[in-house]
Formats: sequence, structure tokens, C-alpha cells
Amino acid sequence: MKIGQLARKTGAERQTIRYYESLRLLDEPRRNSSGYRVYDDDAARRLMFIKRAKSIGLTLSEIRTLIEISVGKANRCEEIRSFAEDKLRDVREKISHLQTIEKALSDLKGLCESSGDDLHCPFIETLLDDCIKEN
Amino acid sequence: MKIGQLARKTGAERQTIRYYESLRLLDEPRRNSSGYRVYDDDAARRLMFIKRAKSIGLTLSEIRTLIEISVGKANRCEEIRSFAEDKLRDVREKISHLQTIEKALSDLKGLCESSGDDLHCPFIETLLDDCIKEN
DNA sequence: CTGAACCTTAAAGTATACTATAAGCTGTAT
DNA sequence: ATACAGCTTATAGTATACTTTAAGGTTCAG
Ligand SMILES: [Zn+2]
Ligand SMILES: [Zn+2]
Ligand SMILES: [Zn+2]
Ligand SMILES: [Zn+2]
Repeated sequence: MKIGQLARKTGAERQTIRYYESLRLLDEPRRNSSGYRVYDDDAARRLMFIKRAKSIGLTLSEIRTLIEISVGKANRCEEIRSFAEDKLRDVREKISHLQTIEKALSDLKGLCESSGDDLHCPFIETLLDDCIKEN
Repeated sequence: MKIGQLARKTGAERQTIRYYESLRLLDEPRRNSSGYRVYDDDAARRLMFIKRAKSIGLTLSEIRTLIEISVGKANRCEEIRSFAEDKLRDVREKISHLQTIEKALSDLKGLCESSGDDLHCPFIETLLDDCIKEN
């Protein structure tokens, strides 16, 4: 399988595959006599692993960590669980941060909706005034 | 007020202030005889506006939009409310995406915890296998 | 044999929001 | 006088995850 076939099979771009190789997310493939990359099904499996891992919010560097933990030998469940806990904590923090933002935004929007004063929109005024006490 | 004083007053870095100016988030200040930037309290207010707007999750380009909508004249509440609605939709989408990720991660972690098989960790196996049916 | 499709590399561009560096001018305190 | 803080500009670096470009070699159909 050359790079274009692998790309078609997995839905990744050729350049992305080379990029992942440069990040050591994919093993260096063997080369044919013309220097072209030649892949097997394990490479496709690895690439799909990366795609799925990305879809659950892992960064490429986290995915490399996961590959390093689990490649070849036994999967080191203890490390994997602690990895998952760290990531879950991150995700939950992000959610709660966004919920704070959501509340702030909808509060401001509510102020604007109930004010009726187009000259001093409380959405804008609140952002302008809350921090500096016009000294 | 020179740039250093404005920086101290608002907690922004001098370079950040110049950067915001280059993005037209801050008006070009007047210059003194040596070419130094000279600011007034309105500039400080504007800078704090940017800080607060960032704290509720707005990007610099969204903040520029908000400034363009509201600067000088009446605040155009209708546009502001539609802006807020767009942003709220974004934030809610992000939250729900993260909640999906949270569920996937904790499900995988649960699989690992209840398996006891360190040789084929279901966390890794699921990511490896779900997409390609080892053809 | 020519052109299209496919492969190679290295380097630069994209987006976001800064942060740092270089090289140099200004202002003030001692 | 001179050190030191503070100002100027333009340019490059950081992080993430690609995408694009340039310049060229390979393979195969017609
Ligand atoms: Zn309003
Ligand atoms: Zn006010
Ligand atoms: Zn496990
Ligand atoms: Zn399997």
C-alpha cells in the first residue's frame, strides 16, 4: 500500500500521514525501490487509532504518550487509567469554565433584552465599567 | 499616560498593548514630541473592556466586531443581541461536544478498570479496533 | 513518448494570541 | 557623564495541527 492508498483507506491526507510520521506517531514505513513509502494494515490500524483518539479530544502529543505506553508489549493499564483520569480532569475543567462563560454571556444578553435603552446598552456598559471606577 | 503606566494600570503587557493597536482594537494614540505613545483614561477603559470580553470567551476578532458595533454612537442593541446569541450557540456546542468526549473517556476508563486484562487493555483495543475490521 | 497521476523533500503559510529579540533613541538620577 | 529605565520599530519565535508550495523524480495508460 502506497501513501495515496493509505490516505484513501483511512480518510487522512497524504501530507497529514507524513506529518504524523515526522511526529513519530506512525512508524517509519519501509520504502520500495523508488523510495516510495510502503504501508501494511498495521499502519492503517495505527492511523485509525489516532483518528479515534483525536475524536475523544486527545492532542497529538497525548496520543504519542498513549502509543508509547501501549505499543508492542502489555498495555500498562495502571498508566492508562492515570492518563485517562488526568484527561478527564482537563475536560471537566473546560466544561465548567465554559459553563461560567455561558452564564456570563446569557446574563449580559438578558440585561440588554430587558433594558430597552439603545443609547447605553448594558451589555457593553457592563464590560466597559466593571473594572475601572472611572477615576 | 505613557505605555508603561497604562500597562501597570491595566495589568497588560506593553507589547500586548501595541499588538492590540496593530489589530485596531485600540485607537492609535497621539504621540509626544519624542514619538512616545500617550494615552488617556478612555484607552484604559477600552483595554479593560477587552480584558473582560476575553474573560467571557470572546476572541480578539469578536471583540473588534463588538467595538465596531458599539463605538461612539448608540450601541445597536439588536446587533449586540444577535452577536450574543451566535456566541452562546458556539459555547453551548462546545460544552455539548466536551460532554460527549467526557462520556467516551469515562466509558473507556471504566472498561479498563473492569477488565483486569493488562495484555489487551480495552481502552487501547477499542481505539484500535472500532473503525477498521481487520480486513 | 508524452502527459497525468503519484511519489519525494524541505520550507513556508494558516490561525490565534501573544512573547521575545534586536538595535537603537529618550529621559532621568547621580 | 554615564548608567539604567523606558520608549521606538520590525521581525521572529511559541504552541497546535495541519495545509500549501516549490521543485523535482516515478509509473503507467494511450
Ligand atoms: Zn443592549
Ligand atoms: Zn459608565
Ligand atoms: Zn486497561
Ligand atoms: Zn483487536
